[in-house]
Amino acid sequence: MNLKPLSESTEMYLKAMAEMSYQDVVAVGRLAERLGVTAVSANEMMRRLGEQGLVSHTPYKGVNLTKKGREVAGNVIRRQRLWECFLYDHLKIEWSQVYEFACSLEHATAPELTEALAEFLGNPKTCPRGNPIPAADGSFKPLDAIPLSEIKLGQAAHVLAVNATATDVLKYLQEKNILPGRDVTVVEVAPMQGPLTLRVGGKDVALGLPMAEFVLVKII
Amino acid sequence: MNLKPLSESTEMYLKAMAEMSYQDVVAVGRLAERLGVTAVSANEMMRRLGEQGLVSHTPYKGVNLTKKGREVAGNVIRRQRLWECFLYDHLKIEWSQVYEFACSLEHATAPELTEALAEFLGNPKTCPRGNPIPAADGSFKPLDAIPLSEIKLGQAAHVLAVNATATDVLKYLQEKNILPGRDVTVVEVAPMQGPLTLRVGGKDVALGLPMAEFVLVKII
DNA sequence: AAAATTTTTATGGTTGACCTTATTATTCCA
DNA sequence: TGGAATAATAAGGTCAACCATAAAAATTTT
Repeated sequence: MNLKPLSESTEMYLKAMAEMSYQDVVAVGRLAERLGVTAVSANEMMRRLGEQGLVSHTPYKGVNLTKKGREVAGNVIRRQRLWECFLYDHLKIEWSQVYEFACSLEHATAPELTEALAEFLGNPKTCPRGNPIPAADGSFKPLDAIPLSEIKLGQAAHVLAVNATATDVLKYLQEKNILPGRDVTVVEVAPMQGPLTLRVGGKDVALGLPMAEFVLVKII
Repeated sequence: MNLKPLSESTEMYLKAMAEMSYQDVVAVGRLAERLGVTAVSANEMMRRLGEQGLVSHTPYKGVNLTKKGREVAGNVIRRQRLWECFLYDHLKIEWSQVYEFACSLEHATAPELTEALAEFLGNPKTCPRGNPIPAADGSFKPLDAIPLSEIKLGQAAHVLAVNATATDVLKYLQEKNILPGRDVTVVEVAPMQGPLTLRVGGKDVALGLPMAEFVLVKII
C-alpha cells in the first residue's frame, strides 16, 4: 500500500494536521505556528505534500488531508500513541515526557514493529494522554468531546484527553492535576480571553484559554 | 557530558568503527565499504568527526576512535543492543530482522530512555546475536573470541556471537543454524579463499570466508 | 471602497550528507 | 626501484528542509 518512505518532516506535518482537524480545514498559518516553522516553509511543504497526494490545498482557504493523507496520518498517530503506552506503562517514564520520547521513536518504527508492539501491549485503545489510538488500517475518528475553553462558567466537566504535545505544557497540566479521568468545574472566566479558573480536586487552578483548548472534556 | 546531538550518520560511523576495532586502527576504505558509501564520503566524514574530537585520523594509516569517540560509540551500541533484546524477547521479532529494526530505534533514543529500557529488560548482558552490551557509562571490551575464518581444519568451536548486521546475512546464518550457542566443526577449507565447510548439528554447511569473519567463536 | 492583515509566490541562501570525476600523495610489492 | 594499488584532496553537484526578504494576491476589517 505505502511503499514510499515518508520523511520525518512529512510525518510531523501530517500528524499535526490530523490533530488539528476538528476543524476540517486547517489554516496553513496555524499549522506553521504549531510546528514552529515559518509560513513560507509550511507553504512549500504543502506544495510537496500536495504533489504526493497527501493533502489538498485550496489557496487562501486552507489545507485538508486527502483520504490517503488521513490514512497515513492515522498510522503515524497509531505508532506514536502505542509507544506512549509502552513508555508510560512499562518503562515508567514521566507522564509529561512520554509524548516527546514517543515522537522520536515513532519516526523509526516499521509497520511490522507497530503491530508487534500493539500485540505486546494488548491492543490498547487510548494513550496515556487519553487520546484514542487509530486502528491498524489507519482509521480513526475524533474523540466526542469539546475543548475546555468552550465550557460555560459554573459548569462541571470530565477530562477525557489532553491534546497538548509540548513537554512544558504537559508538565504544567500534570502539576495542576488537569489529567484524563479528573473532573473540573469552571469557577471563573476572566474577561479579555483571560484565564479560566478551575476547581479541580478541591483546589483552584488558573488556566489560560490557549492551554484550555488542548484539554478535551465532556460536560457532566 | 554529551550535550551535542549526534546525527544519525555520525552514530553509524562510530558504531561501525567500534565494531571493526578488533584491529585497533581501521582503514577508511573498509569503513566506507561496510557503510555502503564511497571512500570520498568516508574521508569527508572522518574530517568532520576529527574536528569534533571523536576520531583521530592518521592519513594513509587509518582511523581510530578517541577516548571520547569510544565512549560515545559504546553508548550507541548499548542502545542498539538493548533494543535488540526488547524486540526479540518481548515483541517476538524474527531473529534476523532484529538488528535492522533496533538500528532505527537506536537513533531515536534519549539517555533516560536507554536506562529505563535496561531496567525493564533486567540489565541483560548480551544481545540476541550474542554480543556484549556496553555498560551505562559507555565502556565495553571486545568479546574474547576469534573469527570463524581463522579456525583450522578439523577444529571444533563454540559460536559466541554473530557480528553481522545485514538482514540477508543474518537470515542465511539463521537458516544454516550458525547461531550463538551452537558448536561447529570445520571439515573442509577450500583453496583460494574458498568457502569453509562446517559441520553443524549433523549437517554440512558451506560458508564463505567473508561471512565467516562475522562469526565469533571460541575453540573447544 | 480603502486600509490592514493574512496568504501565497518568488528568489536566493544555508546545512549535512551524500555523489562524481579528476588529481595528487603514499604505501605496498615484485 | 618502479609501477600498481590504495588513500587522500580538490572541485563541483544534488537533495530535502529549512531560513530571510520582498512582492503580489486575496481576504477581512473598518
